[in-house]
Amino acid sequence: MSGYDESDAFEAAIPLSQRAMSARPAPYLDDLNPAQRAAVLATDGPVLMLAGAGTGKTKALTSRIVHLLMTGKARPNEILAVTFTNKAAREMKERVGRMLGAAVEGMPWMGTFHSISVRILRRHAELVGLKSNFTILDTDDQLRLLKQLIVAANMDEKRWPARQLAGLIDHWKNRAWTPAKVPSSEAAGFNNRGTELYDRYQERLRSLNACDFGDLLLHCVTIFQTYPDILEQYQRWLRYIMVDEYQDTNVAQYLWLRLLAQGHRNICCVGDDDQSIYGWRGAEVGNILRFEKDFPGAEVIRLEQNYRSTEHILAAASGVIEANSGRLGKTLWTEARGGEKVRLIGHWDGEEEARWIGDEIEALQRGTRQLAPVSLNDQAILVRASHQMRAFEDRFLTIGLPYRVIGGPRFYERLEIRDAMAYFRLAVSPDDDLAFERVVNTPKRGLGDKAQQEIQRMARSSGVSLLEGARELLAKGGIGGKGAGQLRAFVEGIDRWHAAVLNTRPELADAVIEPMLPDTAPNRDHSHVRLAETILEESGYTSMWQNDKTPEAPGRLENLKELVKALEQFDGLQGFLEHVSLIMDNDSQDATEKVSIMTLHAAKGLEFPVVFLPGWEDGLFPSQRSMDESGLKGLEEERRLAYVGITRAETLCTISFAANRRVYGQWQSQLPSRFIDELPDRHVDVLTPPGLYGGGYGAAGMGAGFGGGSRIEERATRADVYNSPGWKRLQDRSTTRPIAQPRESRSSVIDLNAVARFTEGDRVFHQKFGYGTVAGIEGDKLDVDFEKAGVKKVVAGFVTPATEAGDVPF
DNA sequence: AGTGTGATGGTTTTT
DNA sequence: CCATCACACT
Repeated sequence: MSGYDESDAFEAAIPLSQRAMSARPAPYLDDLNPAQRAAVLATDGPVLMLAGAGTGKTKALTSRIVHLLMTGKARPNEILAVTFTNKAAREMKERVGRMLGAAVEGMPWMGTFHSISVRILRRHAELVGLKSNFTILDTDDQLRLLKQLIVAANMDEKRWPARQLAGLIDHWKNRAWTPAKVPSSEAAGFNNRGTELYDRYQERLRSLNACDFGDLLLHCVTIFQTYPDILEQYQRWLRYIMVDEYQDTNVAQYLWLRLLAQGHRNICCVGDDDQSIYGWRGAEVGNILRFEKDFPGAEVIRLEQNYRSTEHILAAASGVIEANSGRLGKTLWTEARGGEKVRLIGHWDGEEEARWIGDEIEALQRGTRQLAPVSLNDQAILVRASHQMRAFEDRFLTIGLPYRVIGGPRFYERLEIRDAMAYFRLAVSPDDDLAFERVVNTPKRGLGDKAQQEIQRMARSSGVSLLEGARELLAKGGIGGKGAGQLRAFVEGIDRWHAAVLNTRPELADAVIEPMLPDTAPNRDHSHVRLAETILEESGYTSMWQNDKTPEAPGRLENLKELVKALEQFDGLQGFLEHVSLIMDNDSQDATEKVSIMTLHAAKGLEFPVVFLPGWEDGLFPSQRSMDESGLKGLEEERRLAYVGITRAETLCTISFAANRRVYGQWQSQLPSRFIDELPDRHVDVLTPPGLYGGGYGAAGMGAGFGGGSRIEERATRADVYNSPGWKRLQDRSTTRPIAQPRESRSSVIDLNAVARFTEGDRVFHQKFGYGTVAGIEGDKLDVDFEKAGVKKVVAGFVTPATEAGDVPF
């Protein structure tokens, strides 16, 4: 089945006009720095582009593509440019298009690993036991399937949750292990039945003519490895290969790339080992670290000039990342001078931290300081774990500060969207059992577990799909009175919709659906849009939500409307289904400006003038779990996360931590993150809430200053803080109010020099834990045996010496 | 078939 | 503490 006709997708590519090539020598080279230019010009042979944060990586990459096209080294259809996210792919496309001054109509091989794999797989599906119109399972379908298998295997689905199995299988697929290839050392997982279930799962997928995300890559690799002639074709066609975010590739992706690159060996991998933060989902930093071994003679080009951040921000980031071992090594530098140092501030607890940051954001927005007003759109809060967002959301809601959370549930992951999609899937391929299962009783049709089991049984015994099973069941009268009518209506509905789909797109009658080119001309008559509406109407799905009086119902209807609207850009329902998971972005661009709240992971690749990095506390960041599970490797990945966080900031970066945080409902004393100790002194401003008691500092033991790592403690004496330029500047600028307005004042001020004052046996007082005795001293941290709370490790700055009278010193 | 209750466990996430 | 989910109840 090697009958790939070279003339279809490839010919669709429109070669660049000769005019464009001869216009000017190479304007795209003009505004590149030497390293970038080298990366652009090193077209042949393997190249590793080590591009630090903010060094113009995308610019170099896109210029490289433009260069290849303009010099005629490659036609648009001969360049394979792979990214991880659709967003990145889209951006690359747009930028290349802009540079060329024309739409990049024909770069069929620019996309994500997954979308390109789908394209390839559709061609050769039969080689791995699929039909070319296979469906791609989402996580939900996948879990349901696995659960069925677990139950079928007579296992307790509680002790052996589908989620875990899904994770295991995903892990294996990331390593490009088919069931047969899973090493025996790994097979012990999941009650010793992991591989067995994996095998059954694959079997089931095949019978469903379906694939999960991991399969897209894995099947391609299998095909390449098994059919050298097919691999050769691709190797021949794809003369130039470029990979973005190479540090994030997993083994399967690595194999995929290596196989394809073995032809011309013109592979350019762009990445930054310091920004590898996806080890936990299978990314192998090793891929980038051993690039030169994999591709002997590789040219390594370092992009180190940063155009994004101030020198202080860069220095702070560098200071942190230097603590990692085994780096390829790279030092960011900038021509920019000056700017504010990275600010560091400690808070009493998480709420206080959120309050302070909220105030700070508002102050920056108003421009109360000499700084020009900063739009909310230009400010972001980057957290380690999404549950940290809550404190900010709560706070911002109460003060009416508009915010947006990035990276919430995706549009197409929402319940109503997936339900609607299941209906569309049934209309396109009525035998889609997973879709059938999903919506057969949504809206409620009186078809509960019992009825569904009957359908399942019938279908299985006749070896047909659920829809056909249901039909048979109806014919035989094997179903009770009330459900029968409803089921009949459902079945007839599917028939009707399917007929309508065929009518709209007659070519669908063929078993083989040609892969769509991304930019196919939209279907002008919009008949499929009307059909979609009809389906949702007739199925009763729309009215289900109309009759729903829960507060989220209107939003869901809104989303459905959006879904239907999105259809307009497509040629037909099936094209939509194919691409929906690829294009649907929830980038609802709102006109109102908003602060962004997101995880550090979600922030990779983004930049903001003002960045807040809260929650730098050991256990939270670095995450305890990472360290427990992956030891030093985990810690180093956390550190890279810190590096990513800091380097998101352009002009102002504020790191903060809280002394107390509620973790699972329990108040916990927190220690400042070890990463704080790694921030280089010279580039950090230790901020101090001005405090109501600047004067009473010593006596009260709760004056200005705050706890930090030991090094901070040494440098940030009160005098240092108050005399620091940053502090003075802030004071001078504080026309309306000081930098922080401590509302729960006394608790918000923490002493940094406190440790020196304590010795073992001292009686101390802690705001949240009450009275206790110092049991041990470790750097700036004290072990305190609290009367009520037991032994806790606390930062010295957060406790005060208890007076003889035992009174609270305020 | 739909609602209520107790047990459970609880980073990071794209495709 | 709080969300989620399986199970049991009506």
